[in-house]
Amino acid sequence: MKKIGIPEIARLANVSIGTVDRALHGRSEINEGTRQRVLRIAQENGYRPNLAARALVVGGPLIKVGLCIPREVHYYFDEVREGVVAEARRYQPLGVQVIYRPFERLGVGETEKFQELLRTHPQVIVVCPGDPQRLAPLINKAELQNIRVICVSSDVPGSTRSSVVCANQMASGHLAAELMSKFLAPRAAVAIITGSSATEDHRKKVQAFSEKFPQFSPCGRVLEVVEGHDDKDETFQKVYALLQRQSALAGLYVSTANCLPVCRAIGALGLDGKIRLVTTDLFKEMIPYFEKGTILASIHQRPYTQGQVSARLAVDHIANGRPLPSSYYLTPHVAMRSILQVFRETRPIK
Amino acid sequence: MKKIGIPEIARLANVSIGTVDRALHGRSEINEGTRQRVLRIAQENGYRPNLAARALVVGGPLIKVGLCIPREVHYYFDEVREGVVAEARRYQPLGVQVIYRPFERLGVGETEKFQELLRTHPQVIVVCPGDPQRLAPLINKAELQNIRVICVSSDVPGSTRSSVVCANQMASGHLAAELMSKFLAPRAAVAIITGSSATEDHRKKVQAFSEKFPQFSPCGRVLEVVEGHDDKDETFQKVYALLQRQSALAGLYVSTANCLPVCRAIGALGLDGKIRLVTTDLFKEMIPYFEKGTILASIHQRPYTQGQVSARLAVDHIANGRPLPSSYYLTPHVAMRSILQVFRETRPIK
DNA sequence: CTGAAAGCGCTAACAA
DNA sequence: TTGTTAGCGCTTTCAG
Repeated sequence: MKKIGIPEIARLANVSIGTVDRALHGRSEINEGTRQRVLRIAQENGYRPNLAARALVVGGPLIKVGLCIPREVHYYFDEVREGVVAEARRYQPLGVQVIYRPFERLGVGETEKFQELLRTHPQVIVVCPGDPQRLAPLINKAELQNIRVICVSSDVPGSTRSSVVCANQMASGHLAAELMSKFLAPRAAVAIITGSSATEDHRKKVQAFSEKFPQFSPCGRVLEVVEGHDDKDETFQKVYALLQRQSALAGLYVSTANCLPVCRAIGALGLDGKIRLVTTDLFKEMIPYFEKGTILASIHQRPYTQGQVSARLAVDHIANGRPLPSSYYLTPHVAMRSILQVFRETRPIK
Repeated sequence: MKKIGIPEIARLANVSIGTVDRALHGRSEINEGTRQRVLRIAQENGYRPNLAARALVVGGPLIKVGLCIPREVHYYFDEVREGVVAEARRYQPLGVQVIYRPFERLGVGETEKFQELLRTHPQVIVVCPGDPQRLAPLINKAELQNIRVICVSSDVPGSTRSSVVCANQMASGHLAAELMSKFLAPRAAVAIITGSSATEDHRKKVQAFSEKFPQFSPCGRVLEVVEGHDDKDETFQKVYALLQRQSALAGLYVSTANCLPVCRAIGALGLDGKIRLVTTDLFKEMIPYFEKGTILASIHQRPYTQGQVSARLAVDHIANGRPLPSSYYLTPHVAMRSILQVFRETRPIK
């Protein structure tokens, strides 16, 4: 199929290019019959707008991408933001612009910022949802207004969001389980430290780990699942108690990024290197624990890449008409002591 | 700094836009003094060409990327090619076109194809070098003609190539060593199976592994390094003999993708699951060996991503003026049985 | 050697 | 409701 432009469509439909433009853009000042005819002809000839020409005439931002992510926890969401922004910058010649409306913390201020964003009429909104309940109706509203919503890192199950980009939680849990089983002797007992089983993300990883560990480790058992609610002190206390209570414990899997209190509890009891510890994600403060041998491996969920992929999907959809996949799962990385320096998170300047 | 265009430069330099165009493009029909003046003004005002406008007027391909990779071994290079092509396709609106000149096999026909490519005058050539010696002068010639050369998967050390995109071989070797050490009891003995120590890529991984394994595994030793020269039969024979000779052997690291003969040798001696096997890369034929427990883990060098990154770098450089990094190393992935299905290589349709 | 002008495909403003 | 036209920044052609 030959590439076809507005002038050609105009000729085929026996109308002016102005009319074609109106039909194509769904503007109101046009006869419905004409519109149908023009649209049909465009369709039949596989019309794709010439973005170069459009960008040229519009001059300003052609594609606006709204970005609504929390500031806290920095080590994670800074990465996501960086990924989105860096990727979007690459499309500047195509007229892509990011409108950034950060909110304080997961669940705090996100609905307000999301609504602000809505008013700027972007074509896409990329959001890290913290409070799915309250966000769902807003997302639905956006989609109705023909604004595509891409969720990053976490999903909003009840909503009509176009897409979700996140780590493959199942794979993360499975991989953690398989690694752990190889690190331990058979019939070993382990425990899981998680945030809250109310969180979809955490629950999935716990479930995946619990399911696979006994399969991989002959007679291996998951003794307990401890919920630290991502609170420093609570986690420390509970893990400390756990380690005293369960003397047979050989390994711990931390399914949330909040692993520092766990490391400290292990250290306080002098168990560094004795308890096999597999964690989640990666940030600077973890490095000493890798070096001491407290953490054996960490399943890295690649927040930067998540951001990058979100931006790619957004631009690809708007600019090239690619359909948005309803979900995009990233392969988890394994971070270990010997390769820490290859991860962006461990580098001094970002 | 405001964005500035050719008309504005023309005004500032008191010449016509035609003259500015001539100056900017280094065409010959222009007074050297005028050229300098125009160039200076453009420089001072941070002129960046408007690609949308350029793409519009040129119509045809604006950016031509030459692609010169072997057909064999399919499972690897098909991935690389797919990555380049898929990524380049995303820039069609910018007028990016891939000129594909495959050659038979590493070292066979690559110089011819490279020269063919040279004659099409692309802005960038992406090449998987197989015969660095003979390719080096051609690469240098290309760079002199202002054609940027990006090497993928393997480098050409003596050349002036602009960039190399490959797996982080050091990290691959280190990671393999660390994983292996955790899979084994202390004081274990292992061996390395490689292709040829003449190949830069193989040598680096062998070196990295050999260096780190004793550090991670108390009293661990690398008993032998076996070169299979990526030949099926030779590898099988040598590994078979090795396993019979070294009864103390607890683990094997295969630093080349050619792991199937190793698996077969292990199977022939009934050692599946007894010998801890860490391999390199991933393709369909490996799946049964994961399932049987012959292969414990594989360090995946992500050929698809390598291709993708190459194309990105190329387009970013030409379109956005980003400097090409002299090297770009990818973080190796760890493939294990429980997460095989997340890798593209294991999926039925590509 | 340099300038003037046409036109790429599209949008938007104005005219009919 | 529809048609006409200017012009976005650039390349290219033709005339000086």
